[in-house]
Amino acid sequence: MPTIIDIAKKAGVSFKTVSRVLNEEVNVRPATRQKVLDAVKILNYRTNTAARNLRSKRPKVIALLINNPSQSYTQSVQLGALLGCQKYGLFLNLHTKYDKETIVSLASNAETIGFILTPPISDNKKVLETLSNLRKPFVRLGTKHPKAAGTCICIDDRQASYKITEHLINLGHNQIGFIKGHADYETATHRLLGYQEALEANGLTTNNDLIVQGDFSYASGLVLTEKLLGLNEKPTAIFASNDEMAAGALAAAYKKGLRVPDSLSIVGFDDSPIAMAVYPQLTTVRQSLSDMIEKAVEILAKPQTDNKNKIVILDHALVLRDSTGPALDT
Amino acid sequence: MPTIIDIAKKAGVSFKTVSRVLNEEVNVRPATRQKVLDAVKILNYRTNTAARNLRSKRPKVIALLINNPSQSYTQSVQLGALLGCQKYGLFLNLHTKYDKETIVSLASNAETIGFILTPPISDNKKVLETLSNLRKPFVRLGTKHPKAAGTCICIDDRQASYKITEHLINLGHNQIGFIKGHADYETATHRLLGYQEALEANGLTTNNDLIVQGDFSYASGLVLTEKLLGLNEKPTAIFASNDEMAAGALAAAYKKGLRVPDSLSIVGFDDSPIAMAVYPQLTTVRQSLSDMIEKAVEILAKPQTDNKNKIVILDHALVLRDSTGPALDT
DNA sequence: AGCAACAATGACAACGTTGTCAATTGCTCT
DNA sequence: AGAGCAATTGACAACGTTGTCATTGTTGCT
Repeated sequence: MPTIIDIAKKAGVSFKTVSRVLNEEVNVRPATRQKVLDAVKILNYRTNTAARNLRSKRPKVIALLINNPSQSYTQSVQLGALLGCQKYGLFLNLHTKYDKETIVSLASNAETIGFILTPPISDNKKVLETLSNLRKPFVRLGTKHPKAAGTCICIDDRQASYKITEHLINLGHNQIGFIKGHADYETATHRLLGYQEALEANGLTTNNDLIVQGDFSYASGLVLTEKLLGLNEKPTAIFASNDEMAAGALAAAYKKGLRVPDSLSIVGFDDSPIAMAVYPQLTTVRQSLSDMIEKAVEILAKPQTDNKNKIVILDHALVLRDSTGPALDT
Repeated sequence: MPTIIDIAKKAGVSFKTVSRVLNEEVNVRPATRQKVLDAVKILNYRTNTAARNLRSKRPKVIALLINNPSQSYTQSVQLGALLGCQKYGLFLNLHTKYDKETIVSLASNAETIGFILTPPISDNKKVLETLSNLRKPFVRLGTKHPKAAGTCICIDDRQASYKITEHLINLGHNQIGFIKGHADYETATHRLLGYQEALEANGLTTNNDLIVQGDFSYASGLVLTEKLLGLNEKPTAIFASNDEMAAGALAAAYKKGLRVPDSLSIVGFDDSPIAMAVYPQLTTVRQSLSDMIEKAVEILAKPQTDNKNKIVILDHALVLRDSTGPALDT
């Protein structure tokens, strides 16, 4: 493994200058910087995080605030955070409490770099207010928030929702039920918007009876799908705002004796582990929670880049599996 | 944060001796060791892994072999592994391939401490044979294996299975269907055994029609429960060998118009995230995959303790939720 | 008691990086 | 051109631990 001393020799500078370049410090001549970066590339240098952590007095702890009822969500998030921390030699401090006292005490810890907030905490106004009065940076996960400070990482929920709705429309569905997510989650609103825009763009009328209020739980998916299937003008497809509700919708379909996707198409959102666990496997939107959190860690780990009030939009993808099919001719 | 130098002063020895005690090296007088350990406790010393990793030339990478179709299983395992690695300042090398070439190449990497095998790889005879011919230690996850070398970490599957079966019996069930796990998994066998023993111990006869072969998937749970519910002598309760199949069983119950737990009780195994996602939430057996893997990392991280061919049995717990209830009087 | 052999302990360098401060370079202005 | 100043670069210590090797203590033997 090459060290900064090897790089220094190759670039013809002192190893301290190499250190400066790697840490993106100011006052390095562009030409010097370039020489160093070239050497780094040629020798395939990787920072030794052990040495850095030993010597450096920088804070090393990331506070992750998460309070989500879904275990699988929590796990994905934690996994991504740990992956990021391993990469940058940081430590993770997981917290499920998010009262003012907790946050202030975390922020006043000199070891804390900053915070990562996950939904629904990332949309909590009190928390955002508390944090913006403190000196520590924070990164929010979820949808962009006009008023909120801090960097935000998200996918384009509206567009993703639009696309998956259009997928159903293209299969011939024109009565598409929509199960909203929990009202505390900003993403839920964006997903509804995408659905409505897709209907409109394709000349379908929005029928408010087909839009019901869920809470991201399996149970709500189950109950609300039963309600939707009890309507006079039954939907031939159901768009649940997350995979757990879609799994619940699937159960409701079984209960009514409907075959999926033959008699009812169902789509979810997230591509969480449950999407592949159920039968038939769910058509859904993949967003990589792990990647989002890893990105969040990266942003906090590199303090010099200007992150304040930035919005990072990551990719999503439609995942077509077995829970969607052509609409029945009626 | 105290350092080994502080400890040394307190204990009246050189800091090198402290290092020796902390690393469980030989040739330290018991009295000296004790003085050091006391000082460690008093000052609440924690090893600085950065300094250790910087200076030490010991290997730092744990190779985790995992190839399980269940995403939620994979996530839990990875999470536990990363948690353990963070604790001991190690790096994780995740692998889904487990052919001889891959394993040999990992083992010949000087940075590799050893392997952690997860089911079904941990029960794969070829892999075990390959590994026992190599010099690297390995820890197996899953059930104990009479012939296999290496340390093994598991819960007492047989006893856990016995207890949850008895729970059903105590609720008045005497026709209990059993969905076996995938045949490649040794744990599956143990769970069947516990079920059979519980029936026998409670004076119930084993009815082979009630025992069906699943594969740990939701789909198999769904199909096989439909089959069980189609029998002349229908079961009033179903024991699925994992939570995903139990979720499938739940779907089958819905399909038949049965209410859970009123007309059919269902239990799972693992307490995976899906157990709390479905409705009603599953009665199941909690085994902490994360803890098991963390333990495995610990065993590899502390090379001096003699781990060869040891069996570590961790706790499990019955988790009573809403998918079980008294048997109907018939 | 004296000596060898080995057990137990200590002294000190080294790991690869960042922090501190000093030295050098380049630029602006007279 | 030279002074003055800021920008840039370099020299070297320091972080807390483990590795190497030297030194001291202890035991068993003659």
